[in-house]
Amino acid sequence: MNNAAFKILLVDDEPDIIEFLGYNLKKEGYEILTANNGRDAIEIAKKELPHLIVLDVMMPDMDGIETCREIREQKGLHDVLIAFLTARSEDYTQIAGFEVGADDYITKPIKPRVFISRVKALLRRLQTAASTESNVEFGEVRIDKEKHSVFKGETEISLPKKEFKLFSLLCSKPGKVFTREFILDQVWGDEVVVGDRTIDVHIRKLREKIGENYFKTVKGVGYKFEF
Amino acid sequence: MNNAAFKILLVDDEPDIIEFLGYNLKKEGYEILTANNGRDAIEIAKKELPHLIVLDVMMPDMDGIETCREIREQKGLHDVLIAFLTARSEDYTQIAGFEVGADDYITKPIKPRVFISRVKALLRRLQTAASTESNVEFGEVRIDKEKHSVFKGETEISLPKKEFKLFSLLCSKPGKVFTREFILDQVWGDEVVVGDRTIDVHIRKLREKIGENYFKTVKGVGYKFEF
DNA sequence: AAATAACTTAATATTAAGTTAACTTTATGA
DNA sequence: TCATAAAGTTAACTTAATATTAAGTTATTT
Repeated sequence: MNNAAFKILLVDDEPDIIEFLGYNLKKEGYEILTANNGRDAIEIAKKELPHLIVLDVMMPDMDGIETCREIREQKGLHDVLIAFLTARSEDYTQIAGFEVGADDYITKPIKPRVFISRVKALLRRLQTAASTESNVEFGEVRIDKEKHSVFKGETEISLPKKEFKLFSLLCSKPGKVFTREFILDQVWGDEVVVGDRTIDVHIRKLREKIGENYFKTVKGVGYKFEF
Repeated sequence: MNNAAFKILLVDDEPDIIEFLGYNLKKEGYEILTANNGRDAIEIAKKELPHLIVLDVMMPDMDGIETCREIREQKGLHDVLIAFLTARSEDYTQIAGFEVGADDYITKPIKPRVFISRVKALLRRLQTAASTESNVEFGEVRIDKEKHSVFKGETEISLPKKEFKLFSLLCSKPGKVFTREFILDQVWGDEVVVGDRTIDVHIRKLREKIGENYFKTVKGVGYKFEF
């Protein structure tokens, strides 16, 4: 998927900002849609289903937070990526934007470089499927990506980085057997070389923390998560 | 707002389930409405505007997903909280339920404790979501934006700029882990380059002033505020 | 301009995460 | 069923990340 395949909707009441951002994004090959108020933004979003919406927080009539809330209510836009634009001087009061489901928060004044890289980072999420939704549940086990922890019933189990990665990987397809080779590649990366028993030890930790019978060993092949 | 102020609509074709859930929720003080099919559920929801609707996915005639979709189309019910009930054995392909705007997904068999705590967590959203404007409160901690200070019970704690910003950011979504990168970006901005330990020191100050256990470190990831 | 407070940094300590090593147990197929 | 390769286990070790403290800067206030 190259950039041309990505649609980005820019929403701001100041045409200058729109033009500035639009220019920079177009240069990168993105398809740009624009709106100068919340109402229009919602209409366009419904029709066009963009991949990312960049919303100015401060807008007359209907502000970014409210617009975001309404967008999130639309069918098909439940987990569209939304980034807020805000002036640095503005107080953080509005960061409450996270409550309505902001994916990122970009502060003005905007530097093209920084902006582009933030946009890229956001869109990268789409590539790695399902990484957007923060809550997945299997039986009484629930993963909360945002909290970086796992709930077993009502108890929260906070997992360290590697364990969380390993667990997420196994959960990404319950029942599927992941080979040791694949696990190493995904969780540790191909440049790092770790010993043979390292995976075992991490599996041990997960079994300890989450439960013995969730992780099944398939000898000679690998591990799988079952519930 | 105590529990009595919350209305919960339970929808399931099995009267046993309704009774079981209703009994447990009533014990907690919630006001309970019930329906045994999707059609009725929609009618009751329109009239009563409950705060939360618990919907069984598997129902004859009109299933939970469809019911949810129609509920979401009603005026005034755009952001009513909806939780699905599903049997564990059912394939989790239905996580598609999230697409129609489910807020949570609860699996049977249902354990009262777990169920209650999930309901509470959902309803807590209403509390926090509404308080965007001026003052936010978490447990015994209250942020007063105008005064630029934090109240812990009766005592006022006046925070300097950076500390206040950092605190506001973390509080903007309790439980969410904020990465160091993101914190730097939001609190310091992308032009200022400050050392890595600076964040630690500010966290230290907050822990000193507000309380050790409000701020949790997620090693290798970042920090989060919890209450 | 002092005085005070806010903020950053640097140096060191502490801690938890991650890895390895050494040994034990288990599954499987000849 | 026995040999053996694969996986399990535990504790010791190593390393990376964060905590802490104090000292050094830079702002603010009076």
